[in-house]
Amino acid sequence: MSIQIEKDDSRRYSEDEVLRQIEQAVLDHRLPPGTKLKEVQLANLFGVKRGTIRKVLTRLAHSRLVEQTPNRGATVAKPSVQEGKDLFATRRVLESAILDLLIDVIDTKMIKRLRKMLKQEQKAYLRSDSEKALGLSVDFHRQLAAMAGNSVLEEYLNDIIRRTPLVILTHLGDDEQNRCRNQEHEAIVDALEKRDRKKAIRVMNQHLLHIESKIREQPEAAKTDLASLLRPMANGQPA
Amino acid sequence: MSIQIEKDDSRRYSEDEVLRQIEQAVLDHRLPPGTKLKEVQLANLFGVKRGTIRKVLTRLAHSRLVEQTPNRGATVAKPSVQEGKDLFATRRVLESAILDLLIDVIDTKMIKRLRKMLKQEQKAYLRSDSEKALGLSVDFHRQLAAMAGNSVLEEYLNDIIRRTPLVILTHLGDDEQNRCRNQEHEAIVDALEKRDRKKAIRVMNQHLLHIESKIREQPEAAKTDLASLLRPMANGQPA
DNA sequence: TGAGAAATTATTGTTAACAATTTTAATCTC
DNA sequence: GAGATTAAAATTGTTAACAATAATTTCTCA
Repeated sequence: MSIQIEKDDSRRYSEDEVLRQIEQAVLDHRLPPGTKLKEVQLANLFGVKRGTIRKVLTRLAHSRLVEQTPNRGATVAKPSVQEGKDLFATRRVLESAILDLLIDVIDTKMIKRLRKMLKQEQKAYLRSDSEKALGLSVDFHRQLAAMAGNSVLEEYLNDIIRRTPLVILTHLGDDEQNRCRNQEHEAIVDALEKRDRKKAIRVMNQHLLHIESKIREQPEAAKTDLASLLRPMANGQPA
Repeated sequence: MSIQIEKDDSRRYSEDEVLRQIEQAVLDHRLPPGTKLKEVQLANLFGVKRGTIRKVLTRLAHSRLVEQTPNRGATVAKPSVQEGKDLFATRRVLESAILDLLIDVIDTKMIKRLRKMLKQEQKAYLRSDSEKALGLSVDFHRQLAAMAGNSVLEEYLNDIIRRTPLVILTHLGDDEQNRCRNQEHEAIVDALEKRDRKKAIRVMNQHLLHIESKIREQPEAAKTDLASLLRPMANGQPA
């Protein structure tokens, strides 16, 4: 029942900080899709007024991280299978474009920076700190986007990155199997270093397809279907 | 001084309708970048409460159509030259991806639909109805996105389309020269019909680059520079 | 004049109280 | 005790009044 969000009792958060905290919670897989987000609960949690939470929820809804239904409040979004597939397909487009730009501007300093990040990621992975590893893996993709030097492309990729965990958790589950593979990240940096455009893009696409291909309708305990199946329901509808 | 926005005196607009009206005004080049958006003024104009306008402005700011500065209100966004370039570069990426998908699914019915739209566009253009022509030109790009069948890609392209007029008006001016050329739209449909992927994408890129290449820092009447140049200002600053 | 201070007005930001709605719980009926 | 009915509680939605800030005007005095 208790949503795990960082809470420093003494501090008062600003609207933007609250927003970022919630986004981060989604990124960290701490806030599962479908979770009810009650206004007063969140207001107390962050020590802000309800109006602040209200605005934050509206903003989050706008970037499709939460779903709002009139008079029924907000929940963490649960993307459909189709939306999940579309999201990943679009992500491939953007990440490819980013590598395409990056190849032309990357220098040894950037390579070094990326290698360093990979090492950290690897370390976190080896000591089974999967929370840290997940964060660093996300940072890797973000870093590529930042280095490519197109702010709009970066903005849209960040948008997609924030939405990705919802797709994974909804349709694949919170499993190590469904995360970025460190070795593939390395292969991307290798290709970048050699300025092998085709290969960098190919590896990135495989990397994403590896997760993407597993997205499909899950059984999910038959949901409401069971109820409707068990109900005999004569022939006409009872007026 | 009077911003031209559709106003039906008898009607009360919903939040979403107000949002759409403003977005449409930007698309139609009726709302120039830098325009101050005062809350009470807009509230009266649409016959809604100030709170509604407030939410709309926040949402518009989130999609970068307006800029908000604390305590100083909102203005229609004025993208920088760099942002304009990045926006167009990203637009090329998305429109290319859309055509790439579309080639695989397009059928004669869709082609027919597109041809019909082109004819209308052409007609509006010939009778010098440039407002209508502009709208239909936007619709063409939107239609391609919708037909490609990827909702996320479509969503992001629509985002970019909404922001494009701000770039054009800020850095190119409201000139026929800076609009889509009907004949290029036709060439795209021709290539689609022949399922010539490479050509469709090439024409689209040229089409966009045609406008994009003109984006550069404008002189813009020297702005405040003039004042600072004319002021003699002895040597030390007057304490 | 006109530079600067003070007062006025306009505009944005915040809040708490209330209204409307939905959800939950309790009660009733058969 | 299942199912419907009503009552209570919880939750979301709206509003108007007030506070804080910025922009404008007026005033003052050299």
